[in-house]
Amino acid sequence: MPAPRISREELIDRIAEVFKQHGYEGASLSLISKTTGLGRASLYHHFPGGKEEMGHEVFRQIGEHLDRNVLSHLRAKGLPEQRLKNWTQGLNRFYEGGSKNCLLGAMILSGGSGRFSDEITSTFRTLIDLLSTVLEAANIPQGLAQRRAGRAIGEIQGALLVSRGLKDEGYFQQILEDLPGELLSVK
Amino acid sequence: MPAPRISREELIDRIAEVFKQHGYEGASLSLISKTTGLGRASLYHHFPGGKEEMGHEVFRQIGEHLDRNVLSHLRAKGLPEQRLKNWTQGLNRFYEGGSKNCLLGAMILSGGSGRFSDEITSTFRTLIDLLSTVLEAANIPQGLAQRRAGRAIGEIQGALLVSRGLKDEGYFQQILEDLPGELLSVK
DNA sequence: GTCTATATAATGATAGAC
DNA sequence: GTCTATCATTATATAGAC
Repeated sequence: MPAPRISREELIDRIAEVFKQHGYEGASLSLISKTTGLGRASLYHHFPGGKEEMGHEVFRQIGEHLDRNVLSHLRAKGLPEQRLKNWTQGLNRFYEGGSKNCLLGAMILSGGSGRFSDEITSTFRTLIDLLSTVLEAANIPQGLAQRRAGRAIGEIQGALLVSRGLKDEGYFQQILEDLPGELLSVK
Repeated sequence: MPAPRISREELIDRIAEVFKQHGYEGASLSLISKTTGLGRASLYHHFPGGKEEMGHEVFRQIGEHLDRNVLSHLRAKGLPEQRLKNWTQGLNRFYEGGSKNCLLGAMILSGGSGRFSDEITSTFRTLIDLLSTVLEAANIPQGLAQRRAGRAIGEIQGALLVSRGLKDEGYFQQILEDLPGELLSVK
């Protein structure tokens, strides 16, 4: 009886890569099988619900990863400016300098939008609300803070997309660098 | 001998809708067949190269549409501020208030990224360069104009994506409204 | 220019052996 | 927990009649 080749966490991480790169429809079981080294049947052993269950598990694990390694910086104690800088550095690592797609975008624009509607909406809401809280801690009025936060989340998504379109990761890096200053601007 | 049910332009427009909504992989011939009212074989009569040729034709026609109805405002005579306002209004119509996906994003995040790499890259470059030219006409130094233009294109893409994720088209509208002022800001 | 019918490959998913 | 073998379905693509 062979032991599992890789941990469940590593397994889900590899499946996540396939979804991020090919979208939901483009992530075929053959591709997932090749990427994980597991046969189709083994995949169904781990995820009886098939591809859709894989998708939900990916959202869950990526969500935890995001929370622990990126959003934690927003929740930390300290000056808002420092928290924002740590956050953008976390984002840069999370997206590997802009070389990795965002799961949210990939799912929204590839047919997974309906299936994972709840995960997508609540993730965006969490991101915006959390970021807004930091801005409010820097004495930015709530309404403005919410608008700026929402805009920043969009900028990040757009930057990932355009840097991919232009094949220029520097584009993404530049946006990240400028973000903290603009979010706290007094203008 | 039956006459063509719809014009070639209308045909490509309908195929475009399928690509925008479902991405390249998700745009099955069955779906395209249903949307256009043409059988599979008829589709291959019009596009012998199959799905990939459809994709290229969609890029071409959407590109012409964008050029004629949106980018024309940037090329027009007049004050930069007015040109930018007309441009954002054109964008709002082009994306139908944020209810329509952008072909670029859909293709980038759904596996079509490799196949249509040239169209995608050159479209982004054109958008940024043209917008930058308008900013330079408003006496914004070239370097800053390029950066702001690039950022704005990303914001638009991100806004389309996030407004979809949040199911809130108002998000997209808000970004569009704010764009001209921010692009011309003296800060 | 459209259709029906079909070829062939790939899809998501299962059953059952080990 | 993994595998081989197989299922029904859907995919892209063609041939040929009208």
